[in-house]
Amino acid sequence: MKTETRKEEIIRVAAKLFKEKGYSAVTMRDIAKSMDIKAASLYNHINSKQDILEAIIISLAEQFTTEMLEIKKSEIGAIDKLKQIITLHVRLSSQNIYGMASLNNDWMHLEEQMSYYIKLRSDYENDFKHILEEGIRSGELIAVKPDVMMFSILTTLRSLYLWIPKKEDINLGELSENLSLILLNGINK
Amino acid sequence: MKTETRKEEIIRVAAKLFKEKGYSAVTMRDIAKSMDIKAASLYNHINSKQDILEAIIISLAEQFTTEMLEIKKSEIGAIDKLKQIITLHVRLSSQNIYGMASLNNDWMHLEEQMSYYIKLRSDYENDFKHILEEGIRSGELIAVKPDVMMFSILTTLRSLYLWIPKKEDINLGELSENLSLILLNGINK
DNA sequence: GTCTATATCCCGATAGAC
DNA sequence: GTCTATCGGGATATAGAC
Repeated sequence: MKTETRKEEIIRVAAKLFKEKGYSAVTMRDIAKSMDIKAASLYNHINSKQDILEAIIISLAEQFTTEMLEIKKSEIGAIDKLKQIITLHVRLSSQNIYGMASLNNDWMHLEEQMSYYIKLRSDYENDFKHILEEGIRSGELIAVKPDVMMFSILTTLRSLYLWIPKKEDINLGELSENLSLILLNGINK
Repeated sequence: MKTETRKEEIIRVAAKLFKEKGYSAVTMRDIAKSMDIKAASLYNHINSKQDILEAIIISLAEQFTTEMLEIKKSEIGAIDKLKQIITLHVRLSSQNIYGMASLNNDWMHLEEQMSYYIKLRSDYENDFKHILEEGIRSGELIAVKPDVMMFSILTTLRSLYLWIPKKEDINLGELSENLSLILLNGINK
């Protein structure tokens, strides 16, 4: 296990604070206080508050993009692809709960990197929708509007970060299975 | 149709800005600029920025509480209660898209009213969960953990405000029906 | 690598003229 | 009801000592 650098520590501590109050409400003094140093000392490791936000959001967004590419390439049915997407969200969300909060809620405070982020997200959503459309065409999925389907599934997956920490006893594999069951087959008996 | 007071206009304009950038990132000068007046003039109608946030969030939260009470009292099955909850979220979200954004994302910036808001939300979630538990007991719903069910359905409903404005051509009744189909019966054929 | 001191700017809010 | 002017405080970020 690699030792955490001071820069990585700043990013980790900042992400936790961003989750609680949002990027705009967290000050450099808040971050410094959580590390028991002074705000000015942070600038020996990072260039700006904005840099911290970019580090949190872009790396996470790129992980989703990379893994979606793998799922897209694999030669399996739509249902199986969706199950893999569910597992992907459970895994990345549980690995980086605080970062997921910024990804969801603070992307609009990105500056130079905003348009890059928006492209990554938009590509991801298009890939997701194509999987649904392919599933409808092949008869695997019901013929409801893919927009509504995607919205319903993706907002649930994007909110996982809010919910995983509350259930510390949870088994992540079991969570993925329960979610697949509910999202794919519904709750109606 | 009642004429909008200046105070109501401030709240409406502020809610729109809060949705775009969040409470903390919106300044009184931003709100004033959107109304073509100076920031100081706002204080002739409201006491503080915090008052605006309270007006947006608390009235919406109370609407959900009131309507949940009606649904709870009605003598219908769990599935029908869930359909009514879905319709409730579609209706309130479409009526107040900007307010729903603050309700979801800016409640943590409440001050005096924070604990009251948390109680309203917590009561709502408990009522929701009891409906699911009752549905499992009666055999209407599958026996998956009600926590996971509630999380999945409620996060989708809470995110409707993000999605409704993108589909201006949408029929709200049709949206409610599609959502009921997807959330209750899944997308698997 | 952290500190103190400070520059520069913008925040919410108030006072008082009109 | 809106304005100008301003207060007091806190924001990000830099300079330079240690």
